[in-house]
Order: sequence, then structure tokens, then C-alpha cells
Amino acid sequence: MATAYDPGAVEPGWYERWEAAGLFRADPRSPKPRYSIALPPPNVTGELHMGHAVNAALQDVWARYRRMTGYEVLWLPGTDHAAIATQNVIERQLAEEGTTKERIGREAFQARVERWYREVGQTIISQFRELGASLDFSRTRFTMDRGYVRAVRTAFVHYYEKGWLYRGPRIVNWCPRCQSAISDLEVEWREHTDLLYSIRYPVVPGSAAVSTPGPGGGEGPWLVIATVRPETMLADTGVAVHPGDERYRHLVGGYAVLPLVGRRLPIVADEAVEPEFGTGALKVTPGHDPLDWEIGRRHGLAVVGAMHPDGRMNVPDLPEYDGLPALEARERVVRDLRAGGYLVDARPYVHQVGHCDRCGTVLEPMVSEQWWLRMDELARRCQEASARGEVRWHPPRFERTYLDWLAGIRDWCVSRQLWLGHRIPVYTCGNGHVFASVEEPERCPTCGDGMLAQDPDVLDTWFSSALWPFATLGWPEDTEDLRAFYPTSLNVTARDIINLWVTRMIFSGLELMGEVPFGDVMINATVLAPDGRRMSKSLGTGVDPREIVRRYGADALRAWAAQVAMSSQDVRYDETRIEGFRRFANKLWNATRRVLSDLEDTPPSVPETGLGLMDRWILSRLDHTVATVTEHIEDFTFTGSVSAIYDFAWHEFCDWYLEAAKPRLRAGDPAAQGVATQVLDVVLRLLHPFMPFVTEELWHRLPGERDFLVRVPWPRPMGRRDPEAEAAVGRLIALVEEVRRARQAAGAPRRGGSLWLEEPLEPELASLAGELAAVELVASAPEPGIALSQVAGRVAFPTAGPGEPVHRATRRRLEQELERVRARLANPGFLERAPAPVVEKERGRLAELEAALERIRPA
RNA sequence: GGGCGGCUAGCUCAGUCGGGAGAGCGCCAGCUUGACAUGCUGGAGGUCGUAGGUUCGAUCCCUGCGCCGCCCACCA
Repeated sequence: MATAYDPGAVEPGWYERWEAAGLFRADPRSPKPRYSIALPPPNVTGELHMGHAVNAALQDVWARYRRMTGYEVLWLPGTDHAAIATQNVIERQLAEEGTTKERIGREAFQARVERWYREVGQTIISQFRELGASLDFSRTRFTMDRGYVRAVRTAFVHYYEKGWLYRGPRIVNWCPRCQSAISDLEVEWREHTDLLYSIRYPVVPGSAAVSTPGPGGGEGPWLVIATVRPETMLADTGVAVHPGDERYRHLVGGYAVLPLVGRRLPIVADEAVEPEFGTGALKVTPGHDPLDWEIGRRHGLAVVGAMHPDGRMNVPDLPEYDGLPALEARERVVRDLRAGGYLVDARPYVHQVGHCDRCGTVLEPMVSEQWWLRMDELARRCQEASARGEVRWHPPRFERTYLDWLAGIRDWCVSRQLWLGHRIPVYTCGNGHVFASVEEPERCPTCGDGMLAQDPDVLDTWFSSALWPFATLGWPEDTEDLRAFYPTSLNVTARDIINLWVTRMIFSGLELMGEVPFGDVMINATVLAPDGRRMSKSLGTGVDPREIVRRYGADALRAWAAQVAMSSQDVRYDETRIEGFRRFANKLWNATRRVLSDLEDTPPSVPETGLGLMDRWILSRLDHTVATVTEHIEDFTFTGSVSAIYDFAWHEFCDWYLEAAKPRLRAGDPAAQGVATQVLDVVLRLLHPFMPFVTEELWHRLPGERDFLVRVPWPRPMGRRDPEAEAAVGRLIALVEEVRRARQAAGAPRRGGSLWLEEPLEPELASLAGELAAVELVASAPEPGIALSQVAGRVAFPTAGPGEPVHRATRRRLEQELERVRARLANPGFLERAPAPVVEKERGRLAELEAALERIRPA
């Protein structure tokens, strides 16, 4: 074995062997209990980033752990076509080449997309292999493959026939650049500082029941409204005030006149108006504002659309503004208002402006014909499933993210006006019959007409993603996989797509499969750049997981991910911690090397008799570690699992057991060899879900026949807990550490010196203490020597100063502690109310501290 | 505007019955120790954001406040 572990030389070979052995291929006919995970399909927009790596590492812990605990595991991979995101990527590429999708046409565009899907899809899969993800690539799915298309169409038709999918003109979030509607969840709100304009709208005299001059604080018969988007006033069809607002009550039912346009605007009263905001009067633009749309609907106001899909003004009757981009139109409107004396005020105003989360363009609320999915019943099903406890969230607080969103949910706009995606399976025949069809229809089912036109829109990507846990298993066909592996067991997701994706999978599963799609949801923390900013390619803060794998190994990356990814806060990318796990892999490598160097070919076992205290101690600690690691996996708190193995393997096994057992190992002592091998055996199994490569490598180097680790049973405690051995070795460690401390403080050389113990330790521990502390045990107190505090005894070094300076720090520490303990025991409340064991413990500490201080009391 | 999370050593983070504050990295000092210098030994370093409250006892429970971050939200 080489003296250093080289992950780059070891990892790739193992993945090939695993795949060749079919370890990750799930068998639906297996008699074992099932455990399944549908990998969140990465968007085919680029390569995997750290978020994917962390996400995959967590799933792989479960996948491997469940295999080792006797389950038939399916971890199913795939990719998502990500219609709007991918289209934007290709559009950017075309722009760099100086062309556009319109110029090259649909066919050439489609060809480019196909090529892109192939290339990126391959890269993504190879990246998962590098990470060691135990995915069943024989079942790899894509949200646009043939079977998946059928699933999407089936789901659509199902909702359509229930009457839950409807089409209609509604106000939507419109992206003028993508030229598509997007859903509420795809709106990214950003803070803007704009000007808030106050504008006079003259009131038509005598139009209201009672007319008095001067509403809005001015002297004329007018209202003053406030807006940050003056250009939209060209589409105003009303003015609204709050019904309880005394200032305006007399005007309700009357009319105002729209400046620059001249249209008569009904003045209506509506609860939605905030009387406190501005002057309390609101211009109503149902065609370009969601709130106004609602108000307009309630009062039967006209809807005027004043914008083209590309964001330019569409006001043919007002040629001075027609065709202008919105911002230019705004300037001109403001100029004209000012010139006409309508502009009262313009002041800076900070507010939230919606942007397209895919391309960043400012959204324009606009009225258009879209497909909507009714959410009331679907939301109710989710809430009921939650109430029944069918989905368990980890950490639990995220359940509220989902329930809160459902509580206020509105219908889902599922249509998009893109070139990419699943076409909506709705057709209109020459006679105007409209129908939905799972199969590509030949003719109209009503009249037999063959002139069919399919709806030009495509579906929101999330509509297809929502079917992922069952569409990937073959739904709508009744497949063996579907029966064996649905519902899946676990979904691991970053929290930013809880509602976009997780929620929608839950209601889709409930509605289409009759069961929740997974029992557990694990939300992993977001990885931030070292400076706390988001990791993103465009900011230059991204980190390529392949680079990390190259430098530290996939194991190191994964162990770090498992240790931090369930953190309650976002975690900053910290390379020093990843490097720490690379060193840990190297430590294991060398510990194994050490143990193996003295072994014969036959595997040693732990003998029934002849175990020393150190053997009993490490086996006891091992049992404890097995229990801890297992509990923390089951609790979704991987931090605890990783730390427990790390601490045990490095600090208990390597630092103390191996150091102490070296002479026995060299001498071929069967107990030491059996115990050391047994510890390695168990540690490698415990660590395998977290660090699969190095553990597999070392496992196969242990003597005896070794199957692949995922086929080896997960360790169970062996009933070796041994409080007596733990206490004895605890005393040994304290003693050795104190002698070392004294040596260093006394400025003595590294080795040599005499140790005398007044109350002897167990003989084997006493001689060990001598070896580990590099001193000779002597039968009488060395003079002058340094008194020890942990045990009654003295130590002397060949060239050492007096003991007194050595004790100063120790004494100070002990005295501080003693003072605290004394104060506590002097408190009557403590003695009366604290539980007896706690009081006893304090009394014990008092005695210990006093004894320790007495031992090092200056003469 | 509502909600959630965070504030613990120089840095990144653990700390899940309230009872002696931890790790990794960094720092200081010393080690060619028969597995490992990707190592070994020893050490320094924290009034656990802040002000109150509950309690015999609070990093932990409650309340207020201050920053930082995220999510939701139809005040134009």
C-alpha cells in the first residue's frame, strides 16, 4: 500500500465495478421491503453545481444505508427539459452568434435543442457517477421522452375532463421578453426606487348625487390619484375609493375624466382601496394591474389592453404614444400631464417590482387567454394528507411553508407561449368543437372532422415535473415498477422549490395515484459562496463540483455535504472543511495499512477470552458509535453521524487504541489483531454511505472474502458496552495527558523520566501509561518530582525545572471550578430543588477537585 | 405588512431531556515517534447578539430590541 491515499486513482475504478455488478439496478420482484427515491431531475440548462452535489450526497446516504439494512432500493435518475430556462439558454447562444430563433426557424431551433439535451444530459450523468451516486441509470428518464409525454397528456386530460382545467382571459404575469405568461411563483420581486406621481383627474360636475368642490385637498373639482406607472393610465377605466372614506363618499356613482385621453371613468367604492395610501383615490386599470382587475370585475368596469406582447404601447387612438416602449411612453405621458397642469407631484418611492425569474425582465401585468388549473380541491387534499401525517418534513418547520402557501393559493396558470415544452393536448376542429385527447387524434370525436388545430401553447415545466415520482415509474401504464416502488420513500429538495415542485408533486400524486408521492421530505440547506453571496455562474461565485472531486475526492465532498446540509441556516462553502475530510480518508488508509501490515491472510476474529482493557474499551466505544451513527441517520441529522464516526475513528481508534496496541499487533497478539480488524470492519461499513469510495477500497483490502459494501449488512451493536473498561481507560488517558502536559511545561525532552504511582492502576494500564507517556515506572517517589493532580503520584524528568510553575495553570483552573461548585452547593435552593442525582454529582466533583488540588498543593 | 431562520473561538460550523462551552481550519510551542508531516504532542483563544423574565440553576424556555438572510403578500 502506498503511504498516502490518492482518491483520484481509486474512485473511478470502483464506480465502474459497481455498475458492472449491477449493484444499483433495482429489482421490482425482490422479496425485500422497498425503498425508493426519485432524484430531483436537474434542469438541462447546464452542468451540475454544488447544490446538486449536496442534494445527491444526501440521497445517496439513504440509498446505500437502506441497501445495507436489507431493502430493495431504487434511486431513479433523470433530467428535466426546463422549457423556459432551456429556451433562454439557447436564445442567448443564438444571440451570441448574432441570430435569433425567429430567424433560424422552429425546425433548426428544435434541432439545436435536441443536440443540447443530448450533450448536457450526458455531462450530468457522468457527473453523478463521479460523485459516486448509486443511481439506477438503466431507468434514466427525461421529462420529454415518449412515455413521459404520454403521462403529461394523460394528466392534462384527467384534469380537463374533471372541469378543473379551464381556459379564459385573465390578468397574468407577462414577460415581454419571453413573450409568455408565467405563474405567480415564477415572479421574482426586486426593490425599485421609482417616482410616485400624483395626478389630477377632473370630476365631471354634477355627475354624482351630491357634488361639492375640492376633493383630494385641491381647490378644483378633481380627484388626485397616485401611480408609479403613469403610462398605464391610458388604459384606465375607472377610479376607486374606499366605501367608508368620507372625503369621497359624495363622488361615488359619478365620473371623472381621464386626462390626455378624455374617457369618462366611473367612480366606484371598493374595499380593496387603502384610504391611507396617497390621497385614498385609486386609478383603476383592469387591463394592466392585478388588483385593478379584481376591482374592475366587481364593478363591471371595461378592460382596455394598451400594450403589445413585446411591451410596447398599443394605443392606436393615441398616435403620440402608440408603439412606444413602456418607459418612453411614461416619460411622454408625464411630460404631457405636466404641460396640461395635471401633474401635482412626483417623489421617489421604494416598492417591489416583479421580474421574470428566468430572464430578469420587468413583468407587465396583462390580460390574455391562458389555461388555468383550479387549485381549491387539490389544495384541500394536500391539507388533509398533512393533517393525517402522511408526509413527514425534515426539518419539520418546512411543512408550514407549504401549508401557508396552500392556504392562500390561487388558480395555477399552466400555459406558456414558448417554442419548447409539452404542447397542450387540446384540439379544435373545423366546426369549432374543442376537445382534449391523450392520443394524437385523427378527427373530431363529435363531428368526425379531420381539420384539427392543436392549441399553440405549451405547459408550464412544473406541470410535467409534478408527475415525476410516478411518471418515471411508467404511469399511466400499470407497470411492475409502479406497483413495486410507488409511493416513493423520500424526496430531498432545496427549499426554494418547495412550492414550485414538492407541493405540486403531492397534490398530483394524491389526485392521480390516490396516495402521497413520498413519505419523507428532506430539505437541504443552500450552499453559499465563501463571502455569503449566492453561488452563481454569472456572479463568478460558482464552484464546479468536478474541480472539488479532482482536488479532494468525491468522498471528501460528500462527507462535508452530509455534515452541513441539514443545517438550519445556509452554509458557506468552506474548502478547509472539505480538505479535512480528505485528510480523514488518508488517516483511514494509513490506519488500515498499519493494521494489515502485521496480519496473515486468514481473517482474525475477536477472541472470546484474553481481551485486555484497551480491547474491551474500544469495542465498547465502537458499540456506542454504531448506535449513534444509526440513530442520527434515522433522525435525518447526518451531522451527528459523520462527527461520531470521525471522532471515533480518528481520536479513539487511531490516537489511543492503535497507539497502545502497536506492540501487541507487531507481536501477532490475536486479541489485538482481531479487535483492530473488527473495528476497521465496522467503521468502514458505518462510513460507507457517506464516503463510499475509500471505504470500499479499504474493505476489499481486509483479509477474507469481501462482497461489495452495499451488499454487506449494516452493523449492529454487539452488546459490548463496558462501563468498567471505559472508566479505567478514561483514567489512563487523563494520566497520560497530564504527564505529557507536565513534560512540555517543564521543558523536558520528548522521552525519558520516571513515573511513580501511589495507588497503582491496573497493571496493564500502568505499563501502557509508561509507554504512551514515554516514562519509566518506578517503585518509589522520585525527588524532586512533579506532583500529579489526576492521580496520586509523581513524575520526574531528567532535565526539568521545579514542578511548581507547571502547576500554576492547573491550579488556577481547578480553583475556579471549585469555587463554582462550592457556590452551587452552598445554595439552599439548589440542595432543596435540584434532583438528587445532580446534587450527588456536584458533591462528587467537589471531592475530586479538592483531592486534585491537595495533590499539587505547594509544600 | 406577515412569517421563518441565524447571531456560539480569528474563520466555517456543531451543541435535539435546562445541570461541568465543542469540532475542523487558522494561531503559538515542540517533534525525521517503525501507519500517516494529508502526521504526532502540548497550548492559547468564547461575559454563547442585546435587555429583561421564568427557574435552585439559562447558550438552551418566554418577552422586547438590534443587526443579517430567506419566504409569503393585490398599498396603487
